[in-house]
Formats: sequence, structure tokens, C-alpha cells
Amino acid sequence: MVKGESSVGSVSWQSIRDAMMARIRAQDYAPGELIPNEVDLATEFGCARATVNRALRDLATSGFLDRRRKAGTRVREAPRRKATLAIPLTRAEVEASGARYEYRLLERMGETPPPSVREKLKLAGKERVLHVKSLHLADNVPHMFEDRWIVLDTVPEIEAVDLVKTSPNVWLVRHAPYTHGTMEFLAETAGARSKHLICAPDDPILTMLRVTWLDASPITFARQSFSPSHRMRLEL
Amino acid sequence: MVKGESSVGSVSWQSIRDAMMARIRAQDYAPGELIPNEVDLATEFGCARATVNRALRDLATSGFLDRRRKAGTRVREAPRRKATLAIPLTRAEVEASGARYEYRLLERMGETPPPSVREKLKLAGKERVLHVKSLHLADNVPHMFEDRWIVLDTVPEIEAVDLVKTSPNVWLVRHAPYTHGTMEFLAETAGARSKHLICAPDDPILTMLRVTWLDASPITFARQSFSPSHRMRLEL
DNA sequence: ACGTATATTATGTGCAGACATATTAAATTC
DNA sequence: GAATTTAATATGTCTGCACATAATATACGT
Repeated sequence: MVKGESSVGSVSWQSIRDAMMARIRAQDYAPGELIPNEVDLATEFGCARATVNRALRDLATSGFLDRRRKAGTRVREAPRRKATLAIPLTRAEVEASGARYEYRLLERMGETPPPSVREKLKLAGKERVLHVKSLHLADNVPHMFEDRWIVLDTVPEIEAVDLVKTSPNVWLVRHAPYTHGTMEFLAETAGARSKHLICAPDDPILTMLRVTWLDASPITFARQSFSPSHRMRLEL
Repeated sequence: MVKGESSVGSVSWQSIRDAMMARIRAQDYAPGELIPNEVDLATEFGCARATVNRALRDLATSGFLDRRRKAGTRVREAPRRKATLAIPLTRAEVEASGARYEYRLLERMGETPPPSVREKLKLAGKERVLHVKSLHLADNVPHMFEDRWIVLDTVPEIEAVDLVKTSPNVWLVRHAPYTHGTMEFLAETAGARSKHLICAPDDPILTMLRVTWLDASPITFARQSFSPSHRMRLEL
């Protein structure tokens, strides 16, 4: 570790974060190894312990460090970085490209979900579930076909929502922000969806599966199928 | 706004964050509108202003709030949520599935990048660029074919790295963590890549394009093509 | 030697106070 | 009325101190 390059002259938490980041880059702290503790780093940088804590917390939030009380702080073997989604994803995407966005409700029904959906949402058996199919367009051209299941036991209010006017995604984003979930990307052939997306059944399409939870309660499972050649862009 | 439900009895920043989250859910604060300022919220919750600041900062980092000095804090019209990637993504994925991971360097050369790559990396003209093709396997089965361009002007040290032993991704994650970038998912037919991925040329495959930057300098542009049926999973 | 209890320690949090900074509002000048 | 200057304000940061908490180390008992 290079001690001579301390940042004594400038003691903002950002400068400490940057200095620590540089050391991580240079492998001064090997992946998996402990870094010096906060009190020692505060001495080295000539600032308060709370300031070091603030800097290290940012690095931990960004996925570079693992922090444990008493155990100390380690450089992660594999950084866990985050990518940003803007939600509502589809409307924002379409409008950002300068196109006119339109949403069309295709089907809405209370329905018993098939086993694959029950498994995704970890349903026990008695839950009421809403099944919604919709099409999202850009300049009157099909952009994304959505097949979505919403657990009414978790978000009963959506039952009173006019889903002709408001897409379930927009409503959920506003009224049922998830606490955690998963998102999967896969490539499939359009198949039966080609009639919605107006393409060839053999065309490759990007599909996104999303499951969201509110604490321990499942909110929704959505399968979004995009038109061929569509690219889903995330910011890193 | 519901003032009677203050959290006077429990004043951790987490409880304040949760209380504010509940209000956002309930639309007590409309999207785009200002919420009460920190001093007022501190009075309401019966805690220090710094504690409110800590809670709101978390909500801002999570994408629900926009904060500006003097201007105040607004509920975002569209939340910007984050998804988590574990990097090195491929090795972690393969090993998490219980398979044996293997990396094979296919090609490595200094080369003039084509216009499409120059554009992705915003290259001016004189930059030295390394071109690396590699195959990543799971239990001896091709899992991902990677075609990657690395800007040597940004990360010259990689030139001395034995890329037979170490995948460029692993090296870059360790030595050149990006400050920002973009990631795109798309569905394509395998085409010429089918000979690497050992599949039919018409098979749909998931492709991920990633461009990363170190401040204003481009690091790398990678096109990763996954074997058919592969699902890229992110945590929300 | 092993299991349990106690002590220690590194990070996490809350607070009060002061100061910094970016932004908006108000006052002043032309 | 428009432009410029000054004042006010809401968030951002730093500090020192105290306390909390989770985890590891040490001590004690069998």
C-alpha cells in the first residue's frame, strides 16, 4: 500500500472515495482482503472517521466493497455493479426516440394462472390474480407486447383501475413500487406473438421477464416481447 | 398529506425512509411535486435534520426522489431503479449453475477498428486498439462468444497481460473499473457465430453490447453472444 | 479439547452545530 | 420593464461525541 500518497490536502468524502478507488484499481488491496479500518484511514487522511465511513459506504453501495461490523471492510472478489432502468420503461423509450407512444389493452381477465406463473410468483393456491395483455406502439407500429399477471391480494386497488386508459406498468410503478425482484433477458422466435408484433413467426425477438415483490408479497410477473431488432438499453 | 401518522416513536433513518416511501406510494406527494423540506420533516418525525437527510438520500439513490440544493426535493415523475450485475458476469453465472467454467482465447490482435466500433467508442483516429475474440464454456459446452475491442490508450497495461490465461473481462474488472457506460440487449439470429456457439445459424441468440468509460476515456466495447435459450438474469 | 460466556472491536447510527454550495427570491439599479 | 446585485434558503458536508450492533477474540468452565 502506498502511504506517501495520502490526500491530506483535500479531505472531502469524494476525494477519499476516489483515492480508495485508485488503490483498489492498483490492487494495493487485493480482492477478498481486508482494507485498513476506518479509524486508521481517518488518521491517514487527516479527517473524521465519519467522513471515511461516508466514502467507503459509497464504494460499498457501488459494489466494490463488502462491509461488516467488527469484521471490517473487504474488497469484493467480484464487484457488483448496478445498471439503471428508467421506468415506465416503454413510454420513456418510445418518446425519447421521438415517436408517438400508444398503449392498447387487449385482454383483461381474472384467471387461474398456469403452473409456470404460479412458480414464478410463488403462489400457494388461493390468491386472486389478474391477467392483462396489452400492446404498446410507437407511431402506430407495434413496439412491445405485454402479457402480465398481477397478484390482487398484494395490490387489490388495481382492480378498480381503468386499464383501457392506464397501462398496468404505469399504475404499478406509481402505486406499488417493488422492494426487490428479478429481470431476465432472453432471445426467442416470435411464434404466436408475431400476429401482435406484425413480424414473421421466425423472427428473433427480445423478451424480458420481470417479477417484482413488495417485501414478501409477489406483485406481478410480466413477459414483455419486443419487436424484432429492438434494443433494450441500460445505463451503467 | 397525512400528518397524524408521524413516526415519532421510532426515529431511525430506515423508518423515516419507509414512512416516506409509503407516502410516495399513496401519492401523498404527487410525482413532480415538492415534498416538505428536511427541517420540517425533522420536526414532524422528531429527529435530527441529518437523519432525515440520510433517509431521503437513500430514496434519491434508489431513484424515487430528485434533490437539489435550495430547490428542494421532488418525487420523480418516473422512478429510475437499478438492477444489479455481478461481474465477472460469465464466470459467476456458469459456476453458480454448478457447471465448470472455461475460457478460451480465440484471437488477439492489434487492429484498426471498423467505423461502427469507432463510433461506439467515440474514437478520434489515432488510438491504439486491441481486438480480442474469446469463447467461454460451461462444462465444455460453448456458453458465450465474445468479440471485444479495448482502447490501449486508456488501459495500456493490458498489452502485457497473458490473455490466454486471463480473460480480458476479468482483467478489466480488476484493473479498469468503469465510471460509467451503457449496456444493450438485443435478439439476433446466430449467423456466423453458430460455428462458435455450436448451434443452427437461424437460432435466436441473446446479444449483449457493452461500452465502458473511465471518466472521459473509452475503455472497451464488447459484443457478447450467448448460446441459444440463455437467460441473462439481473436482480432488482 | 470442546463448549459457553464474556470482552473487545470495527462498522452503523443519531445528534447538534457549524459551514458550504447551488438555487431561487427579493431588492436595487438603469 | 429588464438586467444586475444581494439576500435568503434548502440541501450537502464535516466534525466530535456518544451509543448501538454485529462479529470476532479471549477467557472461563467442564
